[in-house]
Amino acid sequence: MLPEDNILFRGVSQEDCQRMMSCFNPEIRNYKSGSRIAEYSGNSDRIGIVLSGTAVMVRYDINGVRSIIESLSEQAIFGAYFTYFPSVRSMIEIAAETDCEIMFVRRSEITKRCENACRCHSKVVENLLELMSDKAINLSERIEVLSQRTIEDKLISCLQIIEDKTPKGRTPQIPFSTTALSDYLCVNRSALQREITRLKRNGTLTISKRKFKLFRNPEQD
Amino acid sequence: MLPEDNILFRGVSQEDCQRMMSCFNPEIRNYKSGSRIAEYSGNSDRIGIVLSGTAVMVRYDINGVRSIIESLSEQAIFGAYFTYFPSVRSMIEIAAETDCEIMFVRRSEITKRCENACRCHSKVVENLLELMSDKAINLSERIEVLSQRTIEDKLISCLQIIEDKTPKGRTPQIPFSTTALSDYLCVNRSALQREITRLKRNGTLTISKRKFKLFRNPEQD
DNA sequence: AAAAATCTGTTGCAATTGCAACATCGGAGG
DNA sequence: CCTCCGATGTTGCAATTGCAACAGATTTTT
Repeated sequence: MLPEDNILFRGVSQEDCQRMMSCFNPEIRNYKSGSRIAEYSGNSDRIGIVLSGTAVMVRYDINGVRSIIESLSEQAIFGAYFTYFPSVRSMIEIAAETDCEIMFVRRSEITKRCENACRCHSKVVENLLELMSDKAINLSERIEVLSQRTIEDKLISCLQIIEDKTPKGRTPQIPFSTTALSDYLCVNRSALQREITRLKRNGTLTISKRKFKLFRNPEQD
Repeated sequence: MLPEDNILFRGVSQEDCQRMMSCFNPEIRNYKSGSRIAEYSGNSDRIGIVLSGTAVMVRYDINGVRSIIESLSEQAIFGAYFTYFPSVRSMIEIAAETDCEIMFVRRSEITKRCENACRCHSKVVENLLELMSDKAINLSERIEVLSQRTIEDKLISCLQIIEDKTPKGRTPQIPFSTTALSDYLCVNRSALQREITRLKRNGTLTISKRKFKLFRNPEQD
């Protein structure tokens, strides 16, 4: 993918973009599948953007236990303002899942003003703010879901959020496998399965493959 | 509090700040305790900053059920990039808990460049990004805590995060009452109480008032 | 100082959940 | 076509949790 097509430069014309590129002086590097792209213990100075391939943001806690924080596909952003755990307790690593092409930009290049391209430079700042805002919304939604006390409520809350985001006329669809969904909801897989079965049986929910429909005012079990 | 002392303008000199103020043209308004400061159903164009007093960010879901998302004390920021639920399902309201003084700035004023004060303008953008990043970190930490499966694990994970943030030499302290903590952890209060008592009994934890200490490698119960 | 309201701490019981074990299904690859 | 492997679906049982009710303790109001 061309660097200019990135979400960070959305809304900036091709010419403006290339002018800005010479100003930002971004570094573009390739990584082999399985290799380490970056490693953070504190804050980072650079923003990384996945131009092609897939990477993962992984966390190692103080005991060395590894957990995946986020999957980074094309267009994803990491580093700088996107490193969620600045803690001494853990270390963040970005690792290439497939061969990857990554663009790095220094955060100061984005916030500082330059003589040229002033208008579109503002656009990039707005895009960055928008991206961070989106992240915060996603995190909030996850909290909303996790703050429900029962599996049933977690599931319904999660499905409602998906429903609300689905454009009118389309069928809502779960973006995970059931196993991955239990991971997202932080509950035991078979317990989740049990609840899904129960909700289907009492008519609150229909699911086929990953498409689903929720029915309000369900008959109580 | 003076508008210039706000976290958004941290690191900007008094003079630069006042120059910028005339550029931003912020609106400063006073609100009586209990009154409504703002209301969002979608995105907002303005950033609000609490100069004095306390406000709350409240959410009304589709059934009109009210829940507090965040308490906003002096220096807190809301609106624009800080409205976490853009959903149709719910409405966000900012309400004054005490008499409040609020400053509003248009988001475009911050991202757009002006002829004067260019350097410090960049500083404001950096501050804004930093603030959003901090929010994201807080949200992530909460997710970290909520993703634990048992009350014991939620509690310990929460206390560890507090410990890590406590400067060396100081005693870690829970910033809530036990009741509020159970709210933060999204668990039943008395069940939380039961776990605290258990952990104290088996030597994993000591608490007096809100100060606490965690002991690693606890003897199993 | 008394009264009211709120927070803390405890406990029995019922409901929910995690866990483990197992059966079934469906796709990937030999 | 067969085998392997991971995802799905089911169930019994033990552990955890929510709930309700109650008794101090502490704070705030009158």
